[in-house]
Amino acid sequence: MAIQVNHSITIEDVARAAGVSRAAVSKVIRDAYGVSDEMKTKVEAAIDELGYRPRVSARAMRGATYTLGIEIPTIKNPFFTKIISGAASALEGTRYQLIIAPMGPHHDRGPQAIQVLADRQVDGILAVSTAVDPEWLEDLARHTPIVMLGRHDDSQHYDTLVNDDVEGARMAVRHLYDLGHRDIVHLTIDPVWEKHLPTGPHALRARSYRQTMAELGLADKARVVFLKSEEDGAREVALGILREPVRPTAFFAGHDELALGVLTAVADLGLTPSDVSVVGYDDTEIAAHPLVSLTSINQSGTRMGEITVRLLLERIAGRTEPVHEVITPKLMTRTSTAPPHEGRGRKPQAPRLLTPQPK
Amino acid sequence: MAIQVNHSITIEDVARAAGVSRAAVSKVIRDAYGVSDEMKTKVEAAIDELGYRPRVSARAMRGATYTLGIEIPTIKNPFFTKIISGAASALEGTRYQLIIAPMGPHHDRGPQAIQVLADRQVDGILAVSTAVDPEWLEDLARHTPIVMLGRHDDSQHYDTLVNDDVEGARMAVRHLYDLGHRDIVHLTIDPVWEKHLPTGPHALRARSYRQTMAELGLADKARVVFLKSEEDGAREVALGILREPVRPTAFFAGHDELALGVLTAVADLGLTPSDVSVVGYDDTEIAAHPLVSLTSINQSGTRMGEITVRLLLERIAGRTEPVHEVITPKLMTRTSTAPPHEGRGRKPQAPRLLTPQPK
DNA sequence: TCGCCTTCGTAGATCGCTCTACACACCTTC
DNA sequence: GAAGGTGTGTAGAGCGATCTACGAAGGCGA
Repeated sequence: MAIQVNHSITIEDVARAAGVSRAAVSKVIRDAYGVSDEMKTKVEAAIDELGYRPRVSARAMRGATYTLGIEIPTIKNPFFTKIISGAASALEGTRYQLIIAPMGPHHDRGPQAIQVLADRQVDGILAVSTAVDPEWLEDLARHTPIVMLGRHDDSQHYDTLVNDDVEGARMAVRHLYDLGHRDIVHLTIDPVWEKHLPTGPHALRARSYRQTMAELGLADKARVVFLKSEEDGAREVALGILREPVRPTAFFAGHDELALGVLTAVADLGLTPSDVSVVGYDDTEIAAHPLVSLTSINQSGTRMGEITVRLLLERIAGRTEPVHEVITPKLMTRTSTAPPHEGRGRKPQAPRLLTPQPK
Repeated sequence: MAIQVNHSITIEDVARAAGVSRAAVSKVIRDAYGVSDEMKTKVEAAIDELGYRPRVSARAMRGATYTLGIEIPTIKNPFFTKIISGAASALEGTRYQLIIAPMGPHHDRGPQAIQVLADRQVDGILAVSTAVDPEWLEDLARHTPIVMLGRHDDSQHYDTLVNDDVEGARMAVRHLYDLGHRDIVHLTIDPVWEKHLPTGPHALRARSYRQTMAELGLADKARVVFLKSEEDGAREVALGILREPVRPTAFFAGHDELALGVLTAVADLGLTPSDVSVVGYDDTEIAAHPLVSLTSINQSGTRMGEITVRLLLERIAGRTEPVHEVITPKLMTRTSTAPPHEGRGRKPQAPRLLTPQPK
């Protein structure tokens, strides 16, 4: 047990203390071939006594960093932190460590966060960003194992893991339809976030929403509303829509954070789920809270994190053929959705001005 | 504009392409003294053309990593992610990057996460962990700039930044008292989390709670309930307490996540804020949501992140005397607190068995 | 006893960068 | 014109690990 923890202790010091060569110490800490039990004991004792820790940077010069990097679009969305938790627990017991590169306030800055990880020569990258140039990514993937989450393109060089966004969106719309809703608005993020990538999760959900509406004979009622930016709240946008003369009876939100904003607007106006039902996506922790009780589509971030780590470790172990996994989402029915009133879409008592609505 | 992004491009390649020495290139990228405009242009062109990125690991061998590391007890608590956001935006425009070391599932594993950062030779560490051996910390701080958040001990080697937990807890209790509550329970985390450190934030809040209760002449009513572990839900514990023959009329929870658990229990039993009021701590995003509307103590995680980064950059720039900053918390009154009913603490209609309660 | 194989340990090059020390050219200034 | 700046660039050591190549010692069969 580290009696002294001085951070300028090097492998050299350990070697001297144990009376062996640097190479011998290196062998012991790497668990490499050609070490007698006697030497192993001796060296390990010296390591403990000196409180020696190998420098990751020095290791990186020749060998591995034993580090996996994870990149997420924003740390504020609890769904992403679930992925991190899943990944972290999957690494438990391995010699690998996780580091997270947060995107700064300017999420649009392209590959910045992944670059940070690449610069640190992590042994593998787990990324959720869809806003990354595919070519750049392919190139990076040639040198570093990468698993992209939520990217529905089948790369040759990196693995992907997605939930079935098409199916998830269908579930959401059908659920509302089955309850009796017909005027269902889809609220989603600014496409800039996904760099207008047609295979991004939100783009797919929006497309599936439209298609499902059409299948249900509601093509003319389909309406997709985009947020202009993350900060521009879902609440305000929803308020605008809810104040229109004929308001929709249901919202399908692109993710739970948006759904929470809609719920706020609904609460602001004193409306109930029978007036306006709301479905989210991701099934984050807070959705299950009785005070919120948001119907949502679960895509198990935790499991995604675990699977991703497994894929990365396989790659590091030598796999070269790409793997593309899909997991099936699940509808979690809660009290934010309910059958609509008979007189749905009723006009407000007094005529009022149209509030400006985002396009 | 990186035409080609091959990740085995080194400074040597750039030097060759630009027709200068490695040292010259190094000077340009470090913005060091002794570079003519002409050479700077030439080298920068070569860097762009080759898509060169300096390896952080190689840099770390001699110079700096331009990386700050942040360690948090758990990524699931949104208060901590606020700190991260604050820190990230404070680093905007500097050459420093942030990496996060998440604690694995076993949070009790002592200094593990900070160690991960130290192993990577970050230039500065921002840590929230109270569960770290002070000696070990002092020793690490001798070599690396460190700012500890929420640690009320005045170290010689590292800086600290805390909110005034004593004042915050007092505000919470007084607020409930002013509304008319007398039976106020304090629900807090397992002290193991803070390694029973008497200067940890939760220990201080608990002590301040007791003291404030005493000041208000309620010493005999003071009751502190500890959670056994994080997973062992606040909801169950609160349910147990609320089912006692004479139930308290108010809870002061150690942090918002606990408060949410209590609110769940309150909702489970169909009680209102007039039956049981709840105050949290941290004022996380969700507390402000109208459906939750949790009265809480705000300690501005964002600002804490910003201040911490400033302190670290000062240290890196050469400051050696320790700084210990305190920020003042603020009460955010919402609808989870209300004056109690007249017949407060009334017995349930039928006598029932005491449910087991955690100690 | 010799030669060969196996096991254990070491020497030393190497990774990509930083940074000190120094060389060189050109300008002043006396 | 010599001495002393000043401004620009290069050479080369060094950071702390890893890892290949090789040497030494011991075991074993012929």
